[in-house]
Amino acid sequence: MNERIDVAPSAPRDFDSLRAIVGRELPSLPKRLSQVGKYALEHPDEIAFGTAASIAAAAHVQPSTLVRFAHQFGYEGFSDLQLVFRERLRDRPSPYAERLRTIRERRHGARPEIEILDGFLGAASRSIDKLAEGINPTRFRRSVEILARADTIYLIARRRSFPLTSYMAYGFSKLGVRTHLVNSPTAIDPEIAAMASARDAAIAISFTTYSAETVSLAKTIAQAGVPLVAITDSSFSPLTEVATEWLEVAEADHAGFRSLSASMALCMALTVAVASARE
Amino acid sequence: MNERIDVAPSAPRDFDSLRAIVGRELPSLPKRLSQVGKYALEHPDEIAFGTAASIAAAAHVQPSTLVRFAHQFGYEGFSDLQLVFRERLRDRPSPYAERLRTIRERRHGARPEIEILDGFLGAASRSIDKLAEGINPTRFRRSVEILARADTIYLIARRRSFPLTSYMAYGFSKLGVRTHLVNSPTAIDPEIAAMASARDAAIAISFTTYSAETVSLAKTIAQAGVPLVAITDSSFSPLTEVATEWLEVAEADHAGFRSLSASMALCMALTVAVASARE
DNA sequence: GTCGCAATGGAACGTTCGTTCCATCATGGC
DNA sequence: GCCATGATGGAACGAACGTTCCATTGCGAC
Repeated sequence: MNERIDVAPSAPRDFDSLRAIVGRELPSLPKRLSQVGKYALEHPDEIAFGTAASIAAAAHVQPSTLVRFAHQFGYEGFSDLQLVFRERLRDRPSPYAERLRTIRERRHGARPEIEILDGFLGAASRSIDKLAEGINPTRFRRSVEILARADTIYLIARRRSFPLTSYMAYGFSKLGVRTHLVNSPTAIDPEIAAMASARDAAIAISFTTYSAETVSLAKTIAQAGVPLVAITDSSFSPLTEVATEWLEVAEADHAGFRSLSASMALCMALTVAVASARE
Repeated sequence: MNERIDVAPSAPRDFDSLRAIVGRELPSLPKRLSQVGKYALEHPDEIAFGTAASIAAAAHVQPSTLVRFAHQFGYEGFSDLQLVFRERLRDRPSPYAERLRTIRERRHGARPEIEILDGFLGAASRSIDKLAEGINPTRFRRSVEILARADTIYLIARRRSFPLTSYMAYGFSKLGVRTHLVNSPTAIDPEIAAMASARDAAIAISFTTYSAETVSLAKTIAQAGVPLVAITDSSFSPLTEVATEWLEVAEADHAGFRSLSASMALCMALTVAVASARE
């Protein structure tokens, strides 16, 4: 029997555990083994599909080093380690296009209507992807800090962005945070905005094409010294000029129409983060 | 040179094309080859990871049949065909948990705030997954038909669901569809609802815990013979009893809070589908 | 400087792989 | 009923695989 197996009898059987362990031990590993570990973490797909020879060449080591690496972490051999990298790809949920095709094929009453739903679900998925990749954590943290200090949070949005502030108003009210939804049916919004002070804060949301009213209210409120967090879809937005801090979220479109799926997730996250920062 | 290569010089290099061709030719294929084709379409992951011997055993054929199958579609051999199945897994976007971890590791200023955003993005992603899998296309089609016939569409929602109807009202107005957002600040909603006739239609949206007002308005309007499409989160919802047709969308939650990402995509799809069905 | 040990490279091993080839079987035309 | 043709099963092949083993190198302790 091999002594290694006594020392490390149970190698991680799922990719997450393996990555954690490899990442932790990487600095203390011998040169070639850490070279393999680094390559494995950076190119997991290659490990899954390649052969020992091809991977060894790509990582500039000998095939035997791969086996040693596997032994190091308790596996029976390289092939055993490779199984973990393959399982990782197996568990992965299939992309929307594929999943939706399956649904469409399963049910024979497929119609153009469902194509539209497909399109919006795909767009929502892509938007959330993009947000996850593109969000600036520092900006998000600062936005939370600004809003957490506020006495009252003024919510400014029109037209397409209004559902976002109305949901935030609902969420904040549930969480005991005082807000003011600046969307009066009596056209006294500038007067309401004028009530905000430096001890308050405001959230302004607007996407291309930017609502003139939102921009104007945001400017007024910012000039009065009220900290302003803007949520918009590009750094060229007129809101970024006047905002204390701003967050970018770009929704993918389907057939020219944009949903609000990613923005909704961002707004809800902001709402909950602010409320939890206040406690 | 092999004649097959002259006959079918270019085998499909991406999985989608391959699936389309195999699906089309499946019925005209010899018994064992169609057996392989069927297995390949149903277990693409096995083809990607397995060996010719293991796949052959699983599909109850000889390994040589796999090679014949590959030749049939213009591939140089089974290994060549297998590459297409592997590429399919390679292109697949990584799941959110993994992607977000990468982001978190990349930026060292990771804070609890970003964890909350992670959570909501993950929940949004899961919700959209679930909606894509769980949606009933027939119900969706019928809902579109009902609303497409309507003169005016009455939109009923309170509290958490209100952002959805407010967005639909915006979308419908852009698309030239007459709507009435039943959300009056003057508490005359029952009177407004009473104006709806059988030539109109209504959309009622409510999730657990169901808003009493929404349920009551939905009942009134349904009893007046107005076709009613409900959007809710379970078949036990009080709305399903009175609705002409209903759609289910269950949002995943993060820390007890639900975002509206999937519902937003569904509502926008419904809006655009109705408008396009009217033309 | 040299001893000892871990790390490494690379040849050699047996195994398993994908593929080919040929004998056998099934099937439809005449 | 027989023949021709395509489909199928299965043995055999060489190539490529993962693994082992051993000689060599690198490096720190004394």
